[in-house]
Amino acid sequence: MNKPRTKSEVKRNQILDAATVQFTQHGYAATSMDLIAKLAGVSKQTVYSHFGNKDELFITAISYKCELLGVGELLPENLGPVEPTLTLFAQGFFTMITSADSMAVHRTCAAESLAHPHLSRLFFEAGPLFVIDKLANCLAEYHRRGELDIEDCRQAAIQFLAMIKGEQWTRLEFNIEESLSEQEIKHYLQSSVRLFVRGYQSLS
Amino acid sequence: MNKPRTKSEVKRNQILDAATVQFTQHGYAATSMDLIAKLAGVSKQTVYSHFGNKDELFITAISYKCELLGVGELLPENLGPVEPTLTLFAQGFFTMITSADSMAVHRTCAAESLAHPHLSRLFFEAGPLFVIDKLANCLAEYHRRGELDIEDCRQAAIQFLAMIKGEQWTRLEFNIEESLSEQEIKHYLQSSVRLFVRGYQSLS
DNA sequence: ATCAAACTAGACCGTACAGTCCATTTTATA
DNA sequence: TATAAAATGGACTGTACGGTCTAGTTTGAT
Repeated sequence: MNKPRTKSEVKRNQILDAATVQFTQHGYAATSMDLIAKLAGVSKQTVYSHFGNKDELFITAISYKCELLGVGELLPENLGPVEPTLTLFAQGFFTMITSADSMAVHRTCAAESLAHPHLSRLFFEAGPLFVIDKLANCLAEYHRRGELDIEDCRQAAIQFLAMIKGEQWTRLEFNIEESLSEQEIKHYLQSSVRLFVRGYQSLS
Repeated sequence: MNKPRTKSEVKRNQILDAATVQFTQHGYAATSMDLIAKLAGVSKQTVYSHFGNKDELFITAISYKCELLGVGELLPENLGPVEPTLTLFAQGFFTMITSADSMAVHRTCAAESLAHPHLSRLFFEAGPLFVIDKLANCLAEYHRRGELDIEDCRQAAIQFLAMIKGEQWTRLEFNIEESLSEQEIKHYLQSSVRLFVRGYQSLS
């Protein structure tokens, strides 16, 4: 985060903050420029002089939010033994993707993917693709060490990540009241890691 | 499909058809009642006398579409050998969930899940939950036969289905131009089935 | 102190849309 | 054929919103 130097930049940030909250929380259509201006404590004209139109503000806000969600720090540099490491990663990844913020951004980007393909691509690359690559590298390392026997690491990464999302994520996506319990989730994650490791274990 | 008896029912169906197409294709907000009336070849008033308001028509239309998508016929009654059967199922399931119609309904329901939780629940139960149960039963049968060693069949079903969705589904969700090739997808599905079977094979 | 850039408040425009009203016509039924 | 129900179409209301305009005020650098 760059510190704002001029008063104008302060205003800009206020607008961006308000817009980010509104857009991620309520989506594109349901967010009005009037409301953003009001919440930012700023006149409507100021909004329009900083961001040319609603689309521009929308894309800027969501991109900004994507940065904030930063998915980078999920995997350790030095990989320990396979199963505990993957379990820890699975828990971290799951927690992150099921967070309210993450769900909100995902929902908004997916909803606007037809009207704003540029935006949804941005999210797709910063999110899913990024994590897939990270995990794929990690799996490649385990393969090199002979701890896992994986032909296509990228595929394996996708399989792993897809499994981790599982049912709970879909429940959240559809805003279903009843969640799975902590217990169930933990059990599910462990089971998934075990399935993955057994499926890809080296038969030596 | 009940055959319409009166002219009134014909009109009703025309409206429902038009609404279904529009709502699934363009979502809730982007679909206007005027357009539906026009496309149905019917006056606006007629729309309102058949369906009280936009919400009611929306929910009716999407429910109707869910029926049409019918996910029931994916698994055979008599289960053959594990791997080929699961592979066939995986292909069928994948084809179905990545169809344009299925994606459109999913997108719309997810997008409206905050404003219309009732609707998204409906979809969730008719879609994901329904398939999970079906597959879980099938896996239980394999477990009984001793061909797979699965502790929690429901979990296993979720893992399987989640994997099958994989990357391609997410690409479609975000309306990403470049798709994976037929070849890549086929390979991915096979690999996923193999991972699943290896992970849950009976060690006898 | 000066002057330009940035900001403000709020009126304003055009458009789109949900939903209503109504006078007229069509359709179904008895 | 008479009559009630259903449908028509188009005008109308009210509201919400994106975006512009303007006249006046604040801020910041020189």
